[in-house]
Amino acid sequence: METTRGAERQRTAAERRRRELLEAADRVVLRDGPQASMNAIAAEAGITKPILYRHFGDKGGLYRALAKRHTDALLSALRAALDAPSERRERVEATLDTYLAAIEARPQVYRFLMHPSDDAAPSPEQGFDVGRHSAPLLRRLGEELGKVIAERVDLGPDSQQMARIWGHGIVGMMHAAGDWWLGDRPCSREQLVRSLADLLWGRLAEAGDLPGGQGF
Amino acid sequence: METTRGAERQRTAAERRRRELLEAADRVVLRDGPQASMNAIAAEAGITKPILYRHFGDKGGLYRALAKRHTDALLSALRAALDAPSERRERVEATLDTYLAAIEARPQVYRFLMHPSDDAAPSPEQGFDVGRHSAPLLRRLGEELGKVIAERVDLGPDSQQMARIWGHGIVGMMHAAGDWWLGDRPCSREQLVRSLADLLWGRLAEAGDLPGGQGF
DNA sequence: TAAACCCGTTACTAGCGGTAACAACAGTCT
DNA sequence: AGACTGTTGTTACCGCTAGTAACGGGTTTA
Repeated sequence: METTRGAERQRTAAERRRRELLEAADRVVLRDGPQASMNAIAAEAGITKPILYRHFGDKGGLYRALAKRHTDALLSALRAALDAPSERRERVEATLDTYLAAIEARPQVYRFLMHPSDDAAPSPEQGFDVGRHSAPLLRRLGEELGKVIAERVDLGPDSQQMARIWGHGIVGMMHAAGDWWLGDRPCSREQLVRSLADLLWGRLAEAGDLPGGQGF
Repeated sequence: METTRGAERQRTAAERRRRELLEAADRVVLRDGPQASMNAIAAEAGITKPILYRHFGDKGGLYRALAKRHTDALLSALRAALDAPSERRERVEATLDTYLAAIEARPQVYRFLMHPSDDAAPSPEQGFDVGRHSAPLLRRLGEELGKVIAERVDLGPDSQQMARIWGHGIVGMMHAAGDWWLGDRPCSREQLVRSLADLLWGRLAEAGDLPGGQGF
């Protein structure tokens, strides 16, 4: 009659094992970047490859599991900033700053999340499968932000559609600017945040033309 | 004394060869996606691997050469839209539409440009080298747009810095929204263009809160 | 005690990017 | 003419990767 108790113990043991493996993978990715090999991860965990494959199926599975952890963590931090009880502009700036601080603190993790080095499927589907390849993190963030906007901002008719578009657009803006900024560090984080918020606040439309060109 | 004439003939022959190789590579990438192998490209061109390596150094070199062609083409199309003699808003919409039409017409090419499958260097530099990895196309577009904005829009002090930030931010917005749209096709291109332009025109700041939440 | 079930190993495959070594043909110099 | 040089192409290999088959030993179940 030990069957249920034994099974449960084994299940929790497997889960703990899985966490250990993920932590080892985390260390290796942090050290070697996204192109960390399965051999290296297995070695770091003190075991050999086939065990990794039994737990995660293939490299894509491991990477997906790893990405989910970080994505969830970042997402919850962003949600907190997004839900703060303050003015809209202040909240937008706080969210931008949270994101930028996160990628600034752990650039290797960020890089891994954005470029999962071509995930899983060798996909025999040879059709136009563009869309799945881009970093899942950006998609999730975009969808999430779209929902928040749709819930809280009055955009008139077609607001659902427009909110989603804006969600993905704003996330993309944040990501691209952050990626560029992280490379060159041409200014402080505060200035970057303020400039992006200014952009979202319509300063592009309000600004006047400079003399010399035909305007922009 | 035939040395100069002979050398020149050989040089032009090599250039023609290079173009042929690039066209073959183009066909393979269009068929197999960005993970096309050097073997496959060589086979398509009717030759074997070492020739490819003599011409392009390594896989990154070939991909860079390939990307440059498409990037230049897209960039000149965008510049044309950006330089049209019309209102600023109209020009922004035309630019967005040009980009979206391009990625819609040749999604495989677009996918290759955005995800060059980890370019060139096995980079022994193990430092935090985030920044070089992201698709060069986006960087180039961002810098280009930043220059255009700096030249033509009056942004007050610090306008250089802010223009660059905006350039990268707007390009990222365009890219992320386009990538998402290309996958799900949730609306027409016109609607997407209009929504993004609205976002840039400050509708987020102007819009009122919806009842129920604490606003956004 | 015997069956079932995991955890873990070694040893392998197929394919990748990249290279060394060599063959053959061109045009050039003496 | 004959030796020299450079380019074009080959075959055969290296070291690496992702992924798998097959087997051994330990623990739980019957």
